[in-house]
Amino acid sequence: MKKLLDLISEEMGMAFEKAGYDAALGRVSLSNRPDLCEYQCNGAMAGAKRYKKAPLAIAEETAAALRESRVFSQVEVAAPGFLNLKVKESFLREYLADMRKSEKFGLEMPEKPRKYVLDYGGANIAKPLHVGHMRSAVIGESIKRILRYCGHEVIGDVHMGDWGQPMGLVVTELQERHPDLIYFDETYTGEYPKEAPFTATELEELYPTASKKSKEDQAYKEKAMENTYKIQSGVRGHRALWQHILRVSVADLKKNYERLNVEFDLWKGESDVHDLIPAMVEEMKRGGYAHESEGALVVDVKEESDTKEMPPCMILKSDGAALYNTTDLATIMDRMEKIDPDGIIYLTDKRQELYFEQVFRCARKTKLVKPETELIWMGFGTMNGRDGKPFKTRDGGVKRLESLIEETNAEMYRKITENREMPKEEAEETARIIGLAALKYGDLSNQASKDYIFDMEKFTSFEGDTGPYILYTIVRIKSILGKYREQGGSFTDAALRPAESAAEKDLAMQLAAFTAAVSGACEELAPHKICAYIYDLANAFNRFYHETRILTEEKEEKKAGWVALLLLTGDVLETCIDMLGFSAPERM
RNA sequence: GUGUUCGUAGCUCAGCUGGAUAGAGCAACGGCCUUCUAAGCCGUGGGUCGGGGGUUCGAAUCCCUUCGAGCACGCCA
Repeated sequence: MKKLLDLISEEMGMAFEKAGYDAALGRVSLSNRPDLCEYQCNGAMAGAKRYKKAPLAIAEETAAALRESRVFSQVEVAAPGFLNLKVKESFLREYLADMRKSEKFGLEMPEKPRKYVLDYGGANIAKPLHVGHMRSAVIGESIKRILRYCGHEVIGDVHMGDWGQPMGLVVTELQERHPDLIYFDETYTGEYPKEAPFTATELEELYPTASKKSKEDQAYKEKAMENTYKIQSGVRGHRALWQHILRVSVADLKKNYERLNVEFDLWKGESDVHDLIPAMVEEMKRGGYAHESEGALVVDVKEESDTKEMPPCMILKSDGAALYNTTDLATIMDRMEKIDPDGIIYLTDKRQELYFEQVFRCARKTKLVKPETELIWMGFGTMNGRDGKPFKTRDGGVKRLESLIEETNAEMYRKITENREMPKEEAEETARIIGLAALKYGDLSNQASKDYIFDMEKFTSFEGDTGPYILYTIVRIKSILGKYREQGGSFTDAALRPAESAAEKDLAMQLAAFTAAVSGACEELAPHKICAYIYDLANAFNRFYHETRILTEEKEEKKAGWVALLLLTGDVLETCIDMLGFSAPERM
């Protein structure tokens, strides 16, 4: 099913053609002046120069060609050449009726669905999740869902940091505390215990302690490097300990991501490609791509057209060890081999832009990917506190994600019980649902690439452009539909009726804009466009709701028509919040 | 230094490939509940779109310049 704007533009284009001009001039957009019209076309002005003719004249001729239009109820010409349009009720109603009975509200599926690997998450198994991980998880999850809804295949990979120095640090601190652990006895040849010698809570505390010590104590740091080496080179006891860290941590991560309603298809990490590195490096050397520079092995990725400095992509450090670049490149190689995606999308902090530019160029140059494989990097901004500086706890530490979620839920619970009577258990469950919406909508409604200010008070508010406001709108709809059912009303294919008020028509127009909003968000990987869309839709609904008494309407046909409109609105809203990664409660 | 992102109302942010009088929300003020959830709706005030040039019939949007802020720039991830 075509987008509403495309249909209208086609009609307009035909009129331009009929009047002797290029049909491309018929592009129609939403009106900037809702007081004058619903849609507008600026093509006459755009064409004025090409046809050496007054824009007003072109507009007049085009308008004349639309006298008998089945689409427009109004075509007015305004100086210096605007075409001000209103669409016919019948046209809009038919469009909505088609939308209602079509799969995915008439969203067109791609002829060639693409397969993407989406690399988001980026948790480090030695450290607890902090607020910085939230953006990656929340934005990534939404992008995954948007792409899938639009017909593409997406494989989400958490891509954990599980192979670097932090592992060595944790093991070192463990050794410091329990030097007698069997894992450190290199003469031991038996089985290691199944149980980890630490809990998730202990694990969380080990790394910060170790990290601090290593900065102050050189001997400790060397010990950690040695332990890192032992893990990576496969010393039995160390590897067994690492396995424990991985298991305990992944279980904990899964729990936390679950609370965010974030789900990964793959739980891969840096360690998964470790064994692929030597061969890859060899291949890069043999292909003549990699050479030695200042003791390190690098691949030049500078190009003629560069206006900026482009340092080479480092493959091996001067001590021969692998680094972040190396594992990322090996991961690309691995993904191409096992999954062969059309594109790989990375979601990271925006500070890594240059780094990914280097890695992508290197991957292309060394032919790790096919020429047509897309490598997409998306950088997201920092989440700041109300003072505009990176989000910190009161004592200056890094804020844990878990506590952020808990605080949000607690605040939500307070607000719910303040305004409504609700059993404790239901209130808690509802607080979790709305809290998540508050958190996610607060994040996603900002452009991902920009820094944004986390403001608990604002996000958990039920007023304005917030998650709770959207949910409230949905709950209102559900409530009416529930009552309608109680009254004995049925939902069977009642026909939509022509809009009777401006608010109703506006709601219909907003609904019709669904496919454009979703495909726009998909093309630009921009969840905030979905947010903007549902905010407009929710507003349009609430205006309509306010002036229309639905359940008390005496004409059954009319009532059923409105119920059909409500059903559609509710479905669209719920579909959209699902793409954003949250859901609505039954009541609130 | 090189590069890059950004600067829109008191605050937080939209503004689609240039279009009419630059939009929301919050905060402030004023209305609307015996009727489907008032956690809502309606209205008022608030702006030289950082400054200056240019391109264009037309610029918040494109180009140049300038001021200011953030970020990145080979052995961290």
